Formats: sequence, structure tokens, C-alpha cells
Amino acid sequence: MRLTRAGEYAVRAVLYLCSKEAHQVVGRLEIAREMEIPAPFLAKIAQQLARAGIVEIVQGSRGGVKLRVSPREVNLLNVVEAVEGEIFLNDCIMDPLSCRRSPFCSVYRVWNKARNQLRQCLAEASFSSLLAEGLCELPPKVKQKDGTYGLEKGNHGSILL
Amino acid sequence: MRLTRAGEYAVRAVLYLCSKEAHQVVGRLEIAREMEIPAPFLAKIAQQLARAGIVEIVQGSRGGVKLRVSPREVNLLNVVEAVEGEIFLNDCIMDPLSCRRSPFCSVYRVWNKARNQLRQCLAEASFSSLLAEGLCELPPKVKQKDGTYGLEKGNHGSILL
DNA sequence: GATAAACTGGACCTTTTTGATCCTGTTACT
DNA sequence: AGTAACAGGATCAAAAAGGTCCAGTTTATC
Repeated sequence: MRLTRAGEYAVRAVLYLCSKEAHQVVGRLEIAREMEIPAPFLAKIAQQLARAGIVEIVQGSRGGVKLRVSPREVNLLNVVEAVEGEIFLNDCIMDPLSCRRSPFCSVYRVWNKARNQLRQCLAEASFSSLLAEGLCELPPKVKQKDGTYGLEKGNHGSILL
Repeated sequence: MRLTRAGEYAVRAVLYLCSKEAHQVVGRLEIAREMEIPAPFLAKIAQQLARAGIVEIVQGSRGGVKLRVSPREVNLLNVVEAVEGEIFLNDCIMDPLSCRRSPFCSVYRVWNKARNQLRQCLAEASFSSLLAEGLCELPPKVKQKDGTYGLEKGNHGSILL
């Protein structure tokens, strides 16, 4: 009942991209370094985010990843479900046939409510709102000329979840 | 991000016990048979429920499991957390030190809200209310002389999640 | 056009978790 | 005393999580 590392890394990566200028291509190694994500693993995660239409992967020299949607249009639910698959909480909701009584079961109804509530909560958290709240930094945010928010080169973990 | 089999079985087992008369000792094999739970696995689960104070295990001949609390006093959250451990949804909430910025992180705050909401939802679902809503059966419930609700011998899955 | 930088997709690997089973010992009813 | 039933630890297989590696391909730049 918990978010996987892949899900966590995906959120970090998208958060980093959102802190950059729109449609800017960012190298995989840069994201991995700044957000403390294992670089080869990030490659897999980026592919899943690309399949979900959240990012676009640019091949070749000077390639990398760029955001395909605006930070206002993407939320925690999108990103988490892109890498973890749809959230169901339990088997009888994922596959109602796994339990013959599902539609009539009071327990089923509670889980279904819990699931809807959880997905709603994550869907309400757009990345623009997450960034607006301070980017997870201790010092007050300062917009810098490269478009990032107070991220020094080599300052690992300035944006961390 | 889903309930384990152990969690599902625990809910089934407690639901079955709640459908019996108060403090009635029910054999492990009976519960396993009626609720379609692997019997040796149920032994483990019953021990966890006992450690959590939800049931009491009666040893010796004619032994088994009995409820230690009333169906009004036990809810889905109690039972699920008894076998799965406390629900956290993600690592940074389980262990705030795993991420240096947790208290200042907007993402952390969203997950925390989601977690509280989920636990609240499960906590509101007492077993007495779950039973009141119909015990997951298709036919209207009929109280029988053995204290169960419409469970015929060998009618597997009359109470299913 | 050659080279180097960078991603692709699949294969592979290790560790942890899940989902059990089994066996010896103990408890308690008859 | 005998037997029914649980305790608790050891064990085990399958699946998922978490990652790594490599041969191949794409693209910018010299």
C-alpha cells in the first residue's frame, strides 16, 4: 500500500522539468544527478512518462526529455498512474469478477469510495500548484536567470520530495 | 498500492466472526472453508489479529478463534493495519528522514492528506455497519438459528468480499 | 561523411515481498 | 491417555521491485 520508487522518481523528474522553461530539453543525466535518481532507471521511467504523453523524449546528440504539457495540465495522479498503472487499492475493484458479490458487497463499496477519494486528492495536485507552494526548499524561492528556482549546480537535493 | 491477500483474508475472517454470536469460538477450518481462505495461511493471519487485540485464539480441542471486541468497535482500518502494518502510502511519510525537506515539501503535504483521508475512510467502516448493509449476499438476509446469515453448509462464498 | 553524444528496447540480475506450507511442540477437552 | 486443535519457527516458490547492461539507432556537430 505504498508508492514505489519508480513512482517517486517519476514525480521528482516531472517536478524538475516543470521548474525549467517550457519545452526546454533537459538531459537525462542532469535530471538524474539533480534529483538523485539512478540514471539507467530514469531511462525506463522516462519511457513510461513518454508513453503516457506527459513528456517527449528527444533522441540523438543533445537529446533528453522535455515536458509535453503545461505544469497546470499535469497532476500527481497522472504521473503516478503513468508508471504504476491505474490505482485500484484492491483486487475486487480491479477485477470485479475475482469476487462474485462485488456490486452487492458493502466492503467493496468502502474500498471503492476510498479509491475515488485518493485519486481525486492526487488529481487536485497539479504540478503548477506544487511548484507555487515552494518547491520543497528551505530558503524562500528565488527565480534565477536559467529559469530554475534556486538550484545551484551540484547542490544535490534542492528539489526533493 | 493495493491490499495484499493477507489483508483481504483478514477482513473476510473478521466479517465471518462478526456474523456469529458474540464470543462464540469458531474453528479455523470452518472459517477457512466458508470464506475461501487457505487454512494454514489463516493460522498466521489469526495470530496477527490476536496480537492486535481484535480476536482471541482458544487453544486445545474445540479451540479456534473468537472476537474480542464488538463489531461496533472494530473497523476496516484496524483489521487491515493489524496484518499490513500502518498505512503510509509513501516512504517520505513513513520515514521523514528519508527525505530532508519533508516538512516543507508540497508533495509531501498532498500525500499526507491523501493518507489521512484514506485511513479516515477505512476507520469509518465499522464491521457492524458492514454487516448491516447486507453481508455481501445476493438474497435478502435471513437470520438462521445458528446465528449466521443465510450461510448454508458447503455454500462457499456466501459471504465474500 | 565520420564521430560522438544521447536515447531505445530488450535481456538480465538481485533483493524484497507476498503467499503460502510444513513440522514439532503445546494445550485442553473427553 | 488419547486426540483435536492451535503455536511458532523454518522453509519455500513465485512475483514484484528496483536496477543494470548492452547492442543498436538517432541526431548534432565537426
